[in-house]
Amino acid sequence: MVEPARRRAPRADAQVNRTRILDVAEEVFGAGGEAASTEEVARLAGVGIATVFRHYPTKAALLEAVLVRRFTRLRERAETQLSAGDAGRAFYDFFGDLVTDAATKIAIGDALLDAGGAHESVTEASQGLRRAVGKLLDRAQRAGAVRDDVELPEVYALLVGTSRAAAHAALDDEVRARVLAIVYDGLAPLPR
Amino acid sequence: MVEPARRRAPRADAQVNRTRILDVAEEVFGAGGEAASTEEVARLAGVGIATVFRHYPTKAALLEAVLVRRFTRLRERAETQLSAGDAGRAFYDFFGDLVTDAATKIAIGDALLDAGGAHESVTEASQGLRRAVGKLLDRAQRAGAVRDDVELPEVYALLVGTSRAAAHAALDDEVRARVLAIVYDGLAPLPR
Amino acid sequence: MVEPARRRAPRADAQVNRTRILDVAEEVFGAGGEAASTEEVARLAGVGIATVFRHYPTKAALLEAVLVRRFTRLRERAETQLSAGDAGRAFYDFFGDLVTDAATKIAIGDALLDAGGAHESVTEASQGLRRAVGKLLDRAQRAGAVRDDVELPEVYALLVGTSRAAAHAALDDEVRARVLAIVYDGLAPLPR
Amino acid sequence: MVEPARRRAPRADAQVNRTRILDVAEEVFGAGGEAASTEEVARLAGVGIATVFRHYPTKAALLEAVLVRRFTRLRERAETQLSAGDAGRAFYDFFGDLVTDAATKIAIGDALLDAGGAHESVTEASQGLRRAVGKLLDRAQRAGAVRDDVELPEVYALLVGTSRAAAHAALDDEVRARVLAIVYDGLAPLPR
DNA sequence: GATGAATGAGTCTTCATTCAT
DNA sequence: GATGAATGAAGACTCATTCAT
Repeated sequence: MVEPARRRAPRADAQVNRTRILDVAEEVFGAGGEAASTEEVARLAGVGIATVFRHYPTKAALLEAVLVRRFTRLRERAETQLSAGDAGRAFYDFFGDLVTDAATKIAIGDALLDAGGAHESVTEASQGLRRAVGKLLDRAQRAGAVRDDVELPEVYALLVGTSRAAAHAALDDEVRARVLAIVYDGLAPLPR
Repeated sequence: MVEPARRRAPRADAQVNRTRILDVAEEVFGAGGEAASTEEVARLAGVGIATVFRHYPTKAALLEAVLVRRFTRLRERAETQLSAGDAGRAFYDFFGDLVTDAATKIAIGDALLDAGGAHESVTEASQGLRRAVGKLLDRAQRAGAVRDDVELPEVYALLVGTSRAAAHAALDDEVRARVLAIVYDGLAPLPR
Repeated sequence: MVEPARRRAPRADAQVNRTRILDVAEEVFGAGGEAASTEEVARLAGVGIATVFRHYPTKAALLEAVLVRRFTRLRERAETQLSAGDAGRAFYDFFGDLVTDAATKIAIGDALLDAGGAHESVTEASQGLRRAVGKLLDRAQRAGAVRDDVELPEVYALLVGTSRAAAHAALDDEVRARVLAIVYDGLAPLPR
Repeated sequence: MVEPARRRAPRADAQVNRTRILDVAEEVFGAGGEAASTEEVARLAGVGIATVFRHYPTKAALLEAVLVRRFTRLRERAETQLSAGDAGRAFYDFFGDLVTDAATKIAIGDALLDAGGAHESVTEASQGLRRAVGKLLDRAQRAGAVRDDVELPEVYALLVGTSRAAAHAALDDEVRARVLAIVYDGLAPLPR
């Protein structure tokens, strides 16, 4: 939860504002979808509306920044898993974590994984994530943890879809685990 | 694609307009989400904005009508499958059809399967669909086509999620088939 | 209270509709002011909206008709009093009745007595009433029931104003009587 | 008459705009009743429509502010008279001033004195005025300038009604004076 | 004559964006 | 650099009025 700033340093460091605005925007747009107003972001960030526009010249730019940062963080997380010992576990853990995470960032998790018709920078960041997932998958397949005949497109689509399912209101932890179990079973090599 | 009506009978049959508006609304909201404007619906339906409001007194009412109709049609489709000879095939066919269908009704397919915080009538229609899917699942399990240890919540969530994945921009027919194959594998009884 | 007509005679007599519409309009505009919608009038009259417009081609025409009829009825009432035995009583009774009556026709009683900037027919009807009140006043003065030095303009203004006061929400019967008593005292000949 | 502002200081002092909007609103709603459009207010105030809504978030809020200010000013005027030397004169002067004033604020003077079904703040302000008038009356009665047997309700109703009468289109200064004379006579102690 | 569906103009309200301080 | 007041462009919704049946 981001709570309203009382007094921000008058000149201290604009970067602080930049980051704070991005944090708040992620939360606000995550909860209310991109329909949420920019003024709401400004208010919760404890800055004037004009300050938001100084840092991000349009609402689209702000949304873009939110998405890029989110994709980038996910990519970094995926890349971290690339050096894990157990390649299979690394893949499934990442998959599960992402899905679990999406449940709390409903709207963002949505747009986030779509990246449809987005600005170049977003597409780029999105593809960065996709590539990283591709590497995780590849490694897991070589380790025999994922069947050889599945490819990235369907795996990525499942990641997207399952995340979306997890965001579904009535989906509690247990059901999410069962959904993942089914998907994992489908991805597992045949001789179970 | 719904194209603007040239001349609609002014008095002939208001039901024609009602239906036409609903058709257009399904398409418009399907593409642009509920953020799409009512005026757009009116324009594409070839009627004045006030005509839309005469039939559906608020935008919410229009959305509601769209959703209820969609849920109802899906439920009817599910119920039709209930009398199919092969219980397993009935279940998987319905699942696959729904997912395929969702691909063309992006945003609607989304909100559609969410039914979060919706009006009573929508919730009711949504639950009608859910119950019908439950029956399909039950029958498929009794026929040994779906493992016994899965339950409706996770299956329904998968249906939602996979539909969402199918709506994903870059998901062509082949990939969708592969996604479904993975999910079906996960749902299949263990001794494959 | 005018209650919705169930089935009006399909062709019986248009005059019936005309009158019914006028009755309903008086009530509707009396309660909600001229802001009330014409459709509301049609609905309560149990006729289609187009029927209202057939009889009264514009909303203004309908309002006009309501006002003219109301002015006319009041004038008739005043003229009836002109042949009463007690000239003083005739004047004060009419004054009091009008004020009491206004209490139940708030908005109309308002516009009604204003007749500002109205259409010719309304102005004419309004002046008809005014003339009749003038005669009542004259007769009462000759009978020594009203001081000689007051003239129609101020008496008519008091009639308007007191009616307005009576329409005032919190004005119950007793207070209205006291208000009238004060005004009557002010109008009474000096040697009380 | 408020004439459109040419250039208002964009940031200088928002309070200037606030007040200007309120001034214009009083005039606009005073002339056209609450049916007048907010856009008209904005235009005459020389600001954009959105500026009006920034200061007063709904049309109702704007109307409310107008009414509260008007009631408050009248109350202040009444309270000023409370310290006047001649209690009788204080009462009758206030009464006459209010009535005279009402003539120029037709619709507002109307709604103003009604305060029917208004928001709390308006009701409160309205009652503040009523209480102040009550004190003026009390003082005048103790000074023997108003008969002892009249009470606030009827006096206030007369104030309302006479104001309304004064607002009547054709009521010139002389007639208004005569109307007041009659009312004053009605309020005067018996042994004239 | 009567009907009610259709309509365009207008009203309130919101929001991304700009600008003077 | 930061601020928040101002703004125009929409969008939802209403209503008097017209028109084909």
